[in-house]
Amino acid sequence: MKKLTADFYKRDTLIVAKELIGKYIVHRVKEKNLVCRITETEAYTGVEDKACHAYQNRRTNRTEALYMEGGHAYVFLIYGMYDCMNVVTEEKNTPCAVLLRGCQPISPLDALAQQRYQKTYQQLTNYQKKNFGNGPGKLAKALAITREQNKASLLSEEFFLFEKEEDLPPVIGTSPRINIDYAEEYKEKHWRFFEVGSV
DNA sequence: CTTGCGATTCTA
DNA sequence: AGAATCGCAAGG
Repeated sequence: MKKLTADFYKRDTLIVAKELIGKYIVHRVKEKNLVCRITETEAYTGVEDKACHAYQNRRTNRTEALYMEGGHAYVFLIYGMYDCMNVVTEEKNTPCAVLLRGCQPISPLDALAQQRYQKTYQQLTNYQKKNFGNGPGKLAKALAITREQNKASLLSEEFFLFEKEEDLPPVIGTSPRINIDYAEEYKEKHWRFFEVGSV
């Protein structure tokens, strides 16, 4: 296994979003490693992207994390209830990120999330679930990621991504991004990436 | 200070 | 189809 380094994140957001499919994310909580394999992402490409929180260089308390250099976490609250986990990309002051929308559980997930849902590992995330609320909220919940992790480094020992070099390359599909009806011409762009068969 | 609503999930 | 639920960001 090889940990992803700053060089991986500090590249074009669309490339990072695509290459994150099939990578693994680890969050170490209370001596336990929560691990998932990423199966679905969306790219938010910065000041030009009408769907991006930093569109038109909107720099506020919330979007500050997007302006950090690639390799940090951007976690925000959506609909007053759910946390969304993003990987910040590109250089400092280039406010781009990749939203992690779906994953495949690999190792035991957050005990609290299990209690809450009273379900199996598979059902804790949106992996291979259709016709149901699928999306980034579940992924963050399963990995115990909240706004406390906002601005955290993804190069640390407790919170990082890695790849298995022996893994076969995933088969990747694309589509428009989900729930961004307000984004006008940008809502058509195929900036959602997923492993074929995972959604 | 007010207000409309969102990169969603879950129940019915 | 509708509710839950609250911080953000824009506007007055």
